[in-house]
Parts: sequence; structure tokens; C-alpha cells
Amino acid sequence: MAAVSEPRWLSETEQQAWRAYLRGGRLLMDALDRGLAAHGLSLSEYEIISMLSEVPNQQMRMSELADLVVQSRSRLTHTATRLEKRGWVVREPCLGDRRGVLLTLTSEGRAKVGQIAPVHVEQVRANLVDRLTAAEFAALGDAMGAVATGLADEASPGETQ
Amino acid sequence: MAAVSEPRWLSETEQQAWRAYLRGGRLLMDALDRGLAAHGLSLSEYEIISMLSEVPNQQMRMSELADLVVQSRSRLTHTATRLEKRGWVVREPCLGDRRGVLLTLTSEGRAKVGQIAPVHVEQVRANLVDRLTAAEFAALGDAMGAVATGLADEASPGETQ
DNA sequence: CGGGAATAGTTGACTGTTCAAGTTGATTGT
DNA sequence: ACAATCAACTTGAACAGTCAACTATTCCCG
Repeated sequence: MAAVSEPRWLSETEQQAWRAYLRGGRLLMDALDRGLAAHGLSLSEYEIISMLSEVPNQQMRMSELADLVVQSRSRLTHTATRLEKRGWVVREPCLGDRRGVLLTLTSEGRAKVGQIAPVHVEQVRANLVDRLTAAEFAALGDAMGAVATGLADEASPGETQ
Repeated sequence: MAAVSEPRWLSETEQQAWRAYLRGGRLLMDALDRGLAAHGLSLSEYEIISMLSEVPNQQMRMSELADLVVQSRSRLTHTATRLEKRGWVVREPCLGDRRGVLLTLTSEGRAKVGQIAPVHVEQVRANLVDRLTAAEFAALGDAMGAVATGLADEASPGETQ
């Protein structure tokens, strides 16, 4: 049994950066969630219908969508059921793979996205984009992009792109 | 009733940055949560006992702590109860304000923090810090610090610092 | 001092998420 | 062509989080 090596603690500055990231991220998500809650949906629900609205045929495989919005398959199943009850989405069989389900945006769903999108983008600006310089925001995106790529790769290696 | 002004949509690059932030952030939090789950607690539980461990007397008012870790008071009440059942924390009356409760780390709690901290810091490094240059990570911290300050200020204006 | 408003914390019901198990259909190797 | 394995999705129970209502205490101010 090997000796446990000394932990590589964060420096004071690193610690501050990490805490700021955690705190800021939570505050931001809370603010966005509250903003959308006032219009009757959560951020993760909005992400789902918003993604669907941008894709050919407004439909996507459940698992593809789950990966895209980083939700477990089971969570997406439950959420999709709720969205379906509200009439924003329907399940369609997937031609060519009968195990599959295509989650499809309805026209009510499309309308909802159209109604919410301007509200949401304004909230993202007010709470994030407008608080940073363009360069800071770009750097943020790059950094988190690198993190995302690293983590996505280790989940399913060998299919970057 | 004023005309609704044209939404200030995100540019293509901004959109990408925002999506990367969302996706990367979720993947990161998931990874950290899984990492800690292997040791029997969640990230938000760890944050609580970790904060307590760094503070004089290892104790803090419920609401102060709730603000620090960005959890609702109600959520903290429930989580504290769970932590108390596991013996990592106890509630003590707050001298000088009989409404108050001091959440206090037990020695078992302190031991748990000591055991988990090295694991956790390693995961933060592996998934975040080590994937970025020092400058990128510092920029990330600064950016999210600005976001946090802005959002915290608007919650309780006039007490920056 | 006394009464109204604010603050600290809790409670329980409801909603959302996770987790492990189950079903059905595709794939692969022989 | 058939069994074994794997992938897509669902299910339901257990668990965590939210929300609104409630108790107890302190603060404010006339």
C-alpha cells in the first residue's frame, strides 16, 4: 500500500478563484431560474425546448438531447413527460431504430420558446454578459469550453468534434 | 403600453461562450458530485462542513452559512438535519440572539473534512485547474467574482466588502 | 413602554432528481 | 440464425429541494 502523497492544495489565489466560481455560478443559475420561474418554467426545461427549436424538424433523440443538456436519461424521461403534459412536446417513434424516441417540439412549444427567448437572453445579459468586458466573457467561454471538452472526452473518448 | 423593444440577441460567439459555460459548468459539477458521492456526501454537503471547519470555533449562524454557500434557509435547515443525523454537526443555541442557531462542526465532522479535503482538491485540480493555464483560471475567477458581487449586491444593496 | 414590522429558523406538503431494476429492440460473434 | 451482449428508454421508490405558512424573538419607533 503506497504512502498517500501530499495533497496539492490550492494556493490562496486559486482558492479565491474557485470559491468565486462556485458562488458566482450558483447565484447566476439561481437568478436565471427565478427569472424563468416567473414565466412558468425552469432553466433546464427551457434548455430542452430551446435546443429542440434550433434543430432540423424540431426533434431530437432522447439520449442525444440528454447529452447535450447534461441531464441523466432518466431525468430527461421524467422532464419530457412533464413537458408533454403541458403540450410543448410530443414523443414520436424513431424510424430506423425502434428503441428510439424522437422528442418533438409542438407548435405550442415553439410559441413558448419564442415568447421566452427574449426574456431569457435579457436575463443572461443583465446578470452575466453585461457585467463583463467582451474579452472577459470570451475568456470565460474558452475556459469552460476547455473544461467541457475534457470532461466530455473522458466520458466517451475518441469522438471530439 | 410601450412597444416591446427588439431583443438584444447574443452574437454567434457570445452564444457559443454561453453554451460552453452552461455545459462545462454542469459537467464539472456532475463530476465533482460523483467524486464526492463515492465518499458518501454531496458537494453542497461538503461545502457546508468545509466552511465550518475554516471558521473560528467551527460554528456559524444558519443564515450566514446559507448565504455563504448560496442555499435557501429552508434547504440548509433540511441539510443540517441530515448532517446532524450523521453526527458531523450539531445545533447550538446562539447566545445573544435566542432566535439564532449556531451550526457547529463535531470532531467527527472535522475528521470527515480532513479525510475528504485532499480527495476533493485533487478532483477540482484534475477537472478544472489543471485543464487551464494559470492566467485562464485567474480570469475565470475574476469574471465569476464580478458576477457574484453584482448579484449579491442586488440581493442586499450597500454592503459590498 | 407597547405594538407593528422585520429577522431567524423550522415544518410539511409538493415537486423534481436519482438510483437500480426492468423492457424492448439492435448488434455481434460463431 | 441464434444466443449473448449492449443500447435506448421507462418505471417506481427513495431522496433532496422548494415553497408557503408558521413560531419565536428582536428591532424600531411613536
